[in-house]
Amino acid sequence: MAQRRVTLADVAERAGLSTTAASRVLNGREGTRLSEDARQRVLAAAKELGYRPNPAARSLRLNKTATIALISDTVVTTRFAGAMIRGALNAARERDHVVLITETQGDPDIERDAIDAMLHRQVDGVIYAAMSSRRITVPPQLLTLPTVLLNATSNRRLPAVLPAEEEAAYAVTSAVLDRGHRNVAVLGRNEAYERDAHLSLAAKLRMQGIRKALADHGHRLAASEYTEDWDVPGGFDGMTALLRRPNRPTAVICMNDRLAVGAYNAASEAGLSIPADLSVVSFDDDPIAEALRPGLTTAALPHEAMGQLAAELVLDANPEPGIRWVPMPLRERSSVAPPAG
Amino acid sequence: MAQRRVTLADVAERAGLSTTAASRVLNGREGTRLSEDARQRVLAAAKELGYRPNPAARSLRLNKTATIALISDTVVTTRFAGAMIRGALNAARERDHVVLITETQGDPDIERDAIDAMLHRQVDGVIYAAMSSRRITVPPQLLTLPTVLLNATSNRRLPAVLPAEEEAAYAVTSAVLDRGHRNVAVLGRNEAYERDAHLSLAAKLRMQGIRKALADHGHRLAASEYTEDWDVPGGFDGMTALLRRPNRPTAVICMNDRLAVGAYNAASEAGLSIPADLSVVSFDDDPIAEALRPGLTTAALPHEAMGQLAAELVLDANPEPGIRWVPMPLRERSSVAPPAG
DNA sequence: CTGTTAGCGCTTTCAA
DNA sequence: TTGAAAGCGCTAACAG
Repeated sequence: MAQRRVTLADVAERAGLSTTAASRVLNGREGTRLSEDARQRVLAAAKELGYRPNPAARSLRLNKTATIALISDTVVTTRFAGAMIRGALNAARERDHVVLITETQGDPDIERDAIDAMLHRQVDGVIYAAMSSRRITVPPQLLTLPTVLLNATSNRRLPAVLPAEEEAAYAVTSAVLDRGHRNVAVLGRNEAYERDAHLSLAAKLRMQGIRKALADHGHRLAASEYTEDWDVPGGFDGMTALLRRPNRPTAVICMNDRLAVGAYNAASEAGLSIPADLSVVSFDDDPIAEALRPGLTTAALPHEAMGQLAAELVLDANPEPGIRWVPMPLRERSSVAPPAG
Repeated sequence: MAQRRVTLADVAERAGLSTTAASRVLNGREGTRLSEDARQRVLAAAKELGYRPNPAARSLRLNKTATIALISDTVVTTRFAGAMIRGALNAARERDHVVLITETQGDPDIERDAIDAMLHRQVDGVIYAAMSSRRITVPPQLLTLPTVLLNATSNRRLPAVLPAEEEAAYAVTSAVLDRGHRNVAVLGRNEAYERDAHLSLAAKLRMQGIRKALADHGHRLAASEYTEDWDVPGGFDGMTALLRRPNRPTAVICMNDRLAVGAYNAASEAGLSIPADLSVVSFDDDPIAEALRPGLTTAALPHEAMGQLAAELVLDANPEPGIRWVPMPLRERSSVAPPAG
């Protein structure tokens, strides 16, 4: 077992040629023409022997590794992350590359080490990903090799892949407006997020899309409720407050699905039924959205497509800098109905 | 920019020594003793220059790459997967290794290619992971290098890391028995799973733990309900059936959290309140368990610890074959109360 | 205590 | 149309 690896020399010998010739054939070098006969012999020999070039030797020679790095703050750990990784993996495999994954956990020391390690390993490019979409500062070392931002933007002229939040917000809002709702509230307002792109890109873009849809339909926001965090308790408290207001909304746009879960709970506790008494729409398509009863209509974060695109961009010759907005499909389930009465 | 990498030769020159000497110092070779002075000079030079060995050159020479591969069917994509990856990443980083991730998507062709690619890259070891814990057939090529099974067992004598399902089932069951419940049902029985380890390890082990706890407490299972899949609709239908039985249970053990979500829905629809009218316990600690109201008491799949242990085992000199059972912590929330009356 | 030399497997200049 | 030889950066026999 563990038989000796077959090397280029083996292939050459079997083909009755030099390693030079074998190398040229196998790499499809155009400059120098070998006889068709020689070509075939090399190809045959390589096939019979099951030859595969030694990547270490290759990269020592070429300074290339057929490897890309996926560096993220803590992406890997999110429920959404899997899809991003899968997308990147698929794109990489299609181009015969493999993917090295690192997590920096937001720690600058770990990050520096991680990036250094990747650079020393001579990865051919890096995908620098953020868990939640936001504006980041790109470590300068990354500027020396092909880098693509995933779920993030920066001050640098780099390609970046982001979910088309504004467009999605427009669609989500329209879904509710088109059913005849006029008294529409937003749950999860947070000025800090909306103002600071370093905290969140989604908050601002989603609000813009919502406002634009309302304006285009000739309406305005009936109410909006602050929430410190976009989580279940926040949603519960916020929705409870919203329901206590005079003239309570007939539809609520939640800034994400976890808020929506809280909103569901609050509605249920208030004896309101969804969607009969209250329509709910949201963002993310968290796995939870499907498990809710009734199923939650929400705009899905297109993580797999994003991961895929990011990997493709990294492996592109030289991609244009700038943002790629990846569409967020609207998953229509059962949480929207026309307003009562 | 992109200034020339600093090589061992640079360090040696600066230290006024040969590369051999520098190499020996840097690798802490014991056999040959260098003068303390020389040692210090090399160390200093390396530091000043910011020297890091070229991994490609190193692995060409040593057939080692300081890399481990994480090969999984579709682990990467699961909600749980992130934690496994994170655990493995941390353990690897601590030992100055990096990790290559691949997903086979259950496709044998992709799997063969992926494994081949990893072997050719001379990874130092592989973690072979399954999404849901089950018995698998290990591709023979993997037997030529250190391999650890993660969330899986096999017919081979390999180290394997699994959640301590039986122990957890015992704890989960006891949690309900200790509160005084006597009329306890199981939701999610599935003979096919329980019998066939290639489909699921959890089904059988969980049932064993449940039975043992009941026996030890001098009770027996009041009812058990079949479910084709362990998902939300299955849980809903199963629980609905359970509630229609004469002498309905006061507590239900769900085989996983998604079933429990369905059970919650069914209980709510039947006008039953949890935990006053019905106690619910479960397995997995899916993120959803925390979002439910009331919070679901459940035994957590210890994915991060498992990933970490797997990586440690791979990097161990030669780990004993056999199963490592990783404890599943019981997350006690609010879904359990003494039976009514 | 330290250095010379060979060689890991590959690609590429240069020469034939 | 083909091959010899050098060299990527490193480590390890073998000498001294």
